[in-house]
Amino acid sequence: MLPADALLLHIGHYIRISEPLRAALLERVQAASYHKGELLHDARHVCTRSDFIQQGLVRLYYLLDGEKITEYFSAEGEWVNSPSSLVKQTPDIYYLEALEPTQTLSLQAQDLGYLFDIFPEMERYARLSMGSVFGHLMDRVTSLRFTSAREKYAHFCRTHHDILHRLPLGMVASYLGITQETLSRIRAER
Amino acid sequence: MLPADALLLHIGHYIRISEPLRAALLERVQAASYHKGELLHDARHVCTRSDFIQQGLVRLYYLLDGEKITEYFSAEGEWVNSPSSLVKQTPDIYYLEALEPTQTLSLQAQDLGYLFDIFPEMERYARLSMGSVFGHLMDRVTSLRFTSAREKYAHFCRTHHDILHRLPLGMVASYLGITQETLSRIRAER
DNA sequence: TCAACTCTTTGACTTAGATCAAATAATCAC
DNA sequence: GTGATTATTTGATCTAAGTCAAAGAGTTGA
Repeated sequence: MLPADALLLHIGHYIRISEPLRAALLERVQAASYHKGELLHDARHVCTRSDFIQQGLVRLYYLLDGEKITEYFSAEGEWVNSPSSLVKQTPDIYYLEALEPTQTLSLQAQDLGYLFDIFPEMERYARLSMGSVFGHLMDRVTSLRFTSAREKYAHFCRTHHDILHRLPLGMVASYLGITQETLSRIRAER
Repeated sequence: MLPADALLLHIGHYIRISEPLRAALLERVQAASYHKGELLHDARHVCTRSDFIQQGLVRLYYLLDGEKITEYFSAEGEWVNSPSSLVKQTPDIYYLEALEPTQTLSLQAQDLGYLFDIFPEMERYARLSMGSVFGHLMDRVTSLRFTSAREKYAHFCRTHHDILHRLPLGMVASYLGITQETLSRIRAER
């Protein structure tokens, strides 16, 4: 059996996992691992699966004038995928990159579809867990407007305390929408 | 019967509406109307329903140092509610204000819960329609970072072409995270 | 219809943070 | 380990947009 405890815990946080659902999940989930710098997903392809991070760190980024702009970070116990590409099954602009050696459990889009069809509670899980990410995204919009670079960084430290020391400064800067130089100066203030 | 065509169309865009679901929806939906400036939801209370806008224009805002900061606008054919308050059933910081005389069809939280329990396809509808809003929110985050005030306004014009002329400039400015004066100068350029 | 708001524009000045450039420091591949 | 990348810091400007202030326009209600 796969060591899928963290995944079951995540799902179990939102819904009760029946035995058939548990079995169906464990049967379909696939383990994979990526070395540092490897892409879990490439903008030139359709996103065909969702990856649950068992161990490691991943970022979503896109290219703007050749620059890699970080859209978000995900670590242990979180799902990563390229949302619009996965839902619409068309390519979009995002890349998923492992920032550390990363182990994942993944579900293919077709398996996800099967689980949604057979287990309505999986629909609920998806709705509720997406709602939670949605809330964070709203907070982020709030923090991007009307706040100084200093406040943006302070907010990031509060919300990403656990992974802060694992991230290169330049990626944090692009996530916050400020330059590397400015972030370096802000950090030096302490 | 209530003139719920737009609502059924919205739902029907994501799922097939069975006759029992259709009946259950029409039975539970309640019409309401609000005059300009009236609050559909007040931060001091728990958000107990979701409102589908039949006609009119609504904004979500919160207070920051006494200033009303606009978080988003919604018009005909869209749902409005205070997401985190509705889901968690605890108060949060947001107000919903009618910017025009507004007619809505609303569903109480308990009725929503009932529909989710009895009709799994409603879970799917909620998941998929939230996914679509989620995508727009991601685009907005992108547009808030690394773009000049000019570009933010241009992006807003593209994405909110239909309601642009119905919105006071100050509210658009706070939505974009720029000052009223700056937005006024940008508009004057044309 | 007129007074009292509220909303929008315009002007002068200030500043946070961007840009450009170069020097360190850290990491990686061989 | 050592040279080559890559990441971070520091410094000197520059500029977009904020702040403060006041004048015009538009609305609204008695």
